[in-house]
Amino acid sequence: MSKDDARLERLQGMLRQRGIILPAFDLYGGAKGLYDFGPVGGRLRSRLNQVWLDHWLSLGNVVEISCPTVTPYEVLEASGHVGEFSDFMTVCGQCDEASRADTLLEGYHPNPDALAKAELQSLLEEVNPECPSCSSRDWSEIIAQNLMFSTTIGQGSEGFMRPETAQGMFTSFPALYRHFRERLPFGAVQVGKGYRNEISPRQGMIRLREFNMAELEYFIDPNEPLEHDFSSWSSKIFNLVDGEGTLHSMSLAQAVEKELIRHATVGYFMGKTYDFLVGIGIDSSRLRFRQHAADEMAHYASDCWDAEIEGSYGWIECVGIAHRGCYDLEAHEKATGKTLRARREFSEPKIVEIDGWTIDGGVAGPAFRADAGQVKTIVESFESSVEFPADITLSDGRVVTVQSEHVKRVQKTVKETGEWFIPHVVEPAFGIDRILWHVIDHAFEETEKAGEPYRMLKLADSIAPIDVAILPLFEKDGMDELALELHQRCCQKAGIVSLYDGSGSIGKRYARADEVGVPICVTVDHQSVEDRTVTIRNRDDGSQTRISMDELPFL
RNA sequence: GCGAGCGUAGUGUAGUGGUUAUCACCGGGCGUUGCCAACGCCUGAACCCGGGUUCGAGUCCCGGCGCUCGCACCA
Repeated sequence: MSKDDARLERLQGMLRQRGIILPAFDLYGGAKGLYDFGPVGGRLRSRLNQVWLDHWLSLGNVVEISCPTVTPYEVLEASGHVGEFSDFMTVCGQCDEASRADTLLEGYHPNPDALAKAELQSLLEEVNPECPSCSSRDWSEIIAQNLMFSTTIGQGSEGFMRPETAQGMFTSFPALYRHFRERLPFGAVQVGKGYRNEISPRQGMIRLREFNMAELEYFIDPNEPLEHDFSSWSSKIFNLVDGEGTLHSMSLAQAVEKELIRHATVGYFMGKTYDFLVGIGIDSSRLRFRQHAADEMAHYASDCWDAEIEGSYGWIECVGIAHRGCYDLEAHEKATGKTLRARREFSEPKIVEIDGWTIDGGVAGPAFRADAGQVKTIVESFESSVEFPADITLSDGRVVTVQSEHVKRVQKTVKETGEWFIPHVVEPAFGIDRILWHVIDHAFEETEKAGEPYRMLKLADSIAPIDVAILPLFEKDGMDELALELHQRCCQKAGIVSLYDGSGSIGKRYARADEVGVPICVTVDHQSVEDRTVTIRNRDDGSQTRISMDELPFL
């Protein structure tokens, strides 16, 4: 076992014992890929969510929404998840090793990932590749393994648990567009659960079947480059790994200018992401951004940068910042026939001369009956120079003759002041559990105290699950009453979580508080009973100061 | 899903067929102690689940569940 593995095990043991992160349904033997946030972890998670929300809402043109996790089949069919969000697996008949069919066929097709199941099956049979583990050539039929959790809605309609929160924001586009008075750019954020029925969840909190995600969908006009202020990062050098794996160390503004980052808004959100992660305690030296290679991109993305954080499991993708283009809104438009567009006014109105034909409904209607609609479409496509009577061919091959009394000349001037277009979307998507894991990993500090191992979580104040621990030096002589009174006062303060601990020696209580990352401990001692002063102990350096208990900074 | 290893109190562990399952930390109570895991006494807590072999199973066998690693996938 390596040194890091041993540290990881000690950390996980501590997290279980202190009620931060525990295996879910442990009582029943546990359930793979599912975790509980315990009495301390629950608060930690909600704090992190709140800091995340505040961070993005501060942009000023972003709103928070909340959509269902249960999602109708059609929505995820339109978004491409039903078709794309699956792996096609095949099993070796000799060694039982399961492989992805598209991976096996990589050398035989430019993009096997894009093939439909039947095409993939026939290509597999044609090529019959070697098994990577036993070199035989004996493959089972391909099985589609969809990564979404199926469910039934009501009596019989099919649905899924959402694999991402994003679709709810796309389907809410009309309400968002109205809310923002039909002016781009704007965004919507959502924090909530997502579900992926992973074949094999691994690495603790890193790959889960139910997980917390936080996503921003930022809608922009692709024709109007946005002005983004990169000045706050001007002196920061970012670690940027491009699609070929080459590391570039430069400022964000430079990277955008050199088009290493292809879109300024993506670059801007990378900066905002950096601020968020470092703000909650991620070690900036163990943070980098990596661009997806073309073949690595999700089915909806046209450019994507991941924020990767280094921790006990190596470099892990914790945030994906994707340029989704108009993919999603267009897909939902096509599926529903509804308009999911924004209006762009021209700087100068366009004058369009229309000179052509249309049908005279009163005459052509009775004459062509069911075909009248088709006749109209065809006639309206004619140049003004066409002469009637004219023979036209309908879609089923029949030929009808259009007489001059069936048609009318159309001549008008139309002024177009703008046009409708499908907005593009830039999406920063955060894996909250992965981030939380790395926050803990980076905050976990092992030292020694009097020869004994000593552990603490140096969590940022903004996410610490417990703000203050109130400790009576002894539970007697009035110290316990005074401490309880103070504890009650703290708890009544909105946003403050206080922990009362009167059990064990004072040193032991400090140690326990340090393990759950309480930034300050307030100790009520004999002098407190005399003059209502208390000592405040700082977690990170152990320093203590005495102060009147009525003047505590957070009250 | 397949292969390999593993599964004993809250945590970390000892126990390789023999009856009251080890040790430490831990949790609780009382006492003591004037502030960094102190001490004393008392006390709490476990063999993952189910089948099998055996006179007897924590220990051996089979199946399930879970954990770790590899293949694979991803926020």
